[in-house]
Amino acid sequence: MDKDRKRKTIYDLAVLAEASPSAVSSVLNGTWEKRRISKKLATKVLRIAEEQGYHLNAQASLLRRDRSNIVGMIVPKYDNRYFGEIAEQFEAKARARGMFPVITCTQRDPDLEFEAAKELVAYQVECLISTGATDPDRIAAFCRAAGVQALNLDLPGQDAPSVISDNYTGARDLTRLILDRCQSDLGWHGALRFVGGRLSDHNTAARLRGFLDAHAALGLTVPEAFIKATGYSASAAWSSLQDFSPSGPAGIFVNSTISLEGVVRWHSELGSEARHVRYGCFDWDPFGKFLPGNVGMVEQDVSAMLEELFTRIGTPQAAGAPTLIPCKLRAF
Amino acid sequence: MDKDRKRKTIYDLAVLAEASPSAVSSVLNGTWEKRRISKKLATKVLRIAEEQGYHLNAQASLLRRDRSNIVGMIVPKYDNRYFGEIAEQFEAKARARGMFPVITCTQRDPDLEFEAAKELVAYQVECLISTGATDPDRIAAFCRAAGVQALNLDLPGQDAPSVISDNYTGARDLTRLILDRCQSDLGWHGALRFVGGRLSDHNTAARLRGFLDAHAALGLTVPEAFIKATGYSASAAWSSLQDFSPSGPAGIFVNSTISLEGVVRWHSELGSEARHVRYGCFDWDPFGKFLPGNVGMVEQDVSAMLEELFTRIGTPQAAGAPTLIPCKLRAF
DNA sequence: CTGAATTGCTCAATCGATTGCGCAAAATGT
DNA sequence: ACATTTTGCGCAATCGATTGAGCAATTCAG
Repeated sequence: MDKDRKRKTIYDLAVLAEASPSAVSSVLNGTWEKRRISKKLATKVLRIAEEQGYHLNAQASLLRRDRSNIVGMIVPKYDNRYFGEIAEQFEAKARARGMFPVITCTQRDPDLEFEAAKELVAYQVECLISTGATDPDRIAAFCRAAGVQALNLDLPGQDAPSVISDNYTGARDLTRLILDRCQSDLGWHGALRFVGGRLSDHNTAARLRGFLDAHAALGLTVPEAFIKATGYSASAAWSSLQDFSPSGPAGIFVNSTISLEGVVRWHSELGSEARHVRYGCFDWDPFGKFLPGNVGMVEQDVSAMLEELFTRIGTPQAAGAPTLIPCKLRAF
Repeated sequence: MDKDRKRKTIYDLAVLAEASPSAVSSVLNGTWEKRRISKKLATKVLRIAEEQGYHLNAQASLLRRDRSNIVGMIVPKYDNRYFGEIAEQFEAKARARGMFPVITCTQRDPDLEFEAAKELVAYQVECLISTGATDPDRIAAFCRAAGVQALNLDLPGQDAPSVISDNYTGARDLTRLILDRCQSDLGWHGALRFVGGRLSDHNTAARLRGFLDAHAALGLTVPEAFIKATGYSASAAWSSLQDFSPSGPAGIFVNSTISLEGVVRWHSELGSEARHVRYGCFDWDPFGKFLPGNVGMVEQDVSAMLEELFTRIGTPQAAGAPTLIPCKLRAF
């Protein structure tokens, strides 16, 4: 039918049902009993709506309503299990609470992050969650001005409540595990190298502290040259190891699964020397367990982080210190 | 300020700027030159908007405009690189074309898929892309009724144009690679096993055809018991191999990275027998290259698929045969 | 059989931005 | 000085759904 070219509205249905637009509206949004519409008319309207392929215009509906129920999230990447799980679970938990989740991926680009935040605010999100954002405070400030609740996940900020992993403890435990395995597998006791991330990044800094403290507790000192926080790409991790050709036992703390890709490549290119190398990685991946030399991974507790996050949504609070969620150490 | 509790509107700005709402609107949406608003007033309005933390109400704007520029996509999961890349690139390419992308993840749940499709249509998407949907035709039918363009990605449907990988050729080439490597590495020539996926699924069926044809071309027949398309989970793949303890050379075609997780686990539990096993996987993962026994992976050309998809957006066409995008074989 | 309560529905304002139309004032031409 | 054009802006309708208020018809109480 040619008239199908225009989307149907409640006014179209009202004509067909020989009723008023308000009656149609209340039938369609479920308030018809409260508004004392007869079951007969309700049934008729629903039938006609079905026949006509009617669907709500959310823009019109949201414009009139006082609440949008939309919760927005920005995530940097979908290229690892951690952010993938955050996105999946955020959507699921939001739906379970009757909210409408909208996620957008910002490629670790600060400007895109900010643009995306503005777009989400324009879409009337009631709460905006910045996940792993490079500049969460810029977004929080913008949200404050727009009267939108802001929250930070994974990376903390000063201007909004933050839920993050207990990076320090996770890193300390992982470091200890790698050191132990170097001892038991290789009969070697020495300082590990730290590969990946950026020291300006809160999480990397916290993990480095845990890394160093675990060494100190065992009487080990880490030479400064062992700290190679050269960024978040696989190739950067690989490059940073090009000057390192272990002639004896060695161990590495890898700061993310992306960096792990580079470390594993380096490791595979070592040839027979690879058997003297042990490493572990902060962040989990299902294939990690099967990579030669990998002794364990830290899995961040995404579910717990999001549960904690959702307790904050809808109840604005001051920023305060970040809430720390314990990680799970997976030893292989 | 207390009045900040309500979001600012163009009417608020109009009062502050001593101008009309229409002038304010045209300044803010960039049509002020066309409407012959003086630069002086434009500057003033922009300054006040900035000061007041004004942001557009997209609902109101979209209600009035004739086009939304929103493109919607549903994806089943974010737990592998393939869908992750699809999501990332879809967002990037949509933005580059001035569209607003909205992606939602439906957990391979047919009902959730349909609910999500309805929600996206309510948000006035101009085009809805069903990625890897279990029932794309149901969604396409709904879109048709609502007057929204529908497209399928990754898995084809009858009721909307589809862009998918050339699964047949990719699988045939991968099968050939595994067979070759079994010959060269193990000096063995024999039928492979096929693990993962579901035969009712178009892609699995196409891949199985390629798998069988590659065997036939080399004069090999595959016993029916070698076909273990038992679903999409790692544990199902693992379980399906529990009755298989190779006492000699063996090879496996793995139908997805998720299934690969199960196969690799099985492989790692084989002990010393594992050295006689070779496998390859349809779909790519950065760690795949380093998994013992893995001889190669098929990388689907996400970028090409999406480019093809975007040529379709905005120019509705009949369904027709799926467009096939060649895959890239990565031999290790 | 009359007044009160209930039922079933409609009217009209409203949400915030957009846009065709039109009107004064200023600038320009002659 | 007068006619014409240009500049600068405001008015009011509109998009589609929601909702408080209210009206007529029906049912009920006594």
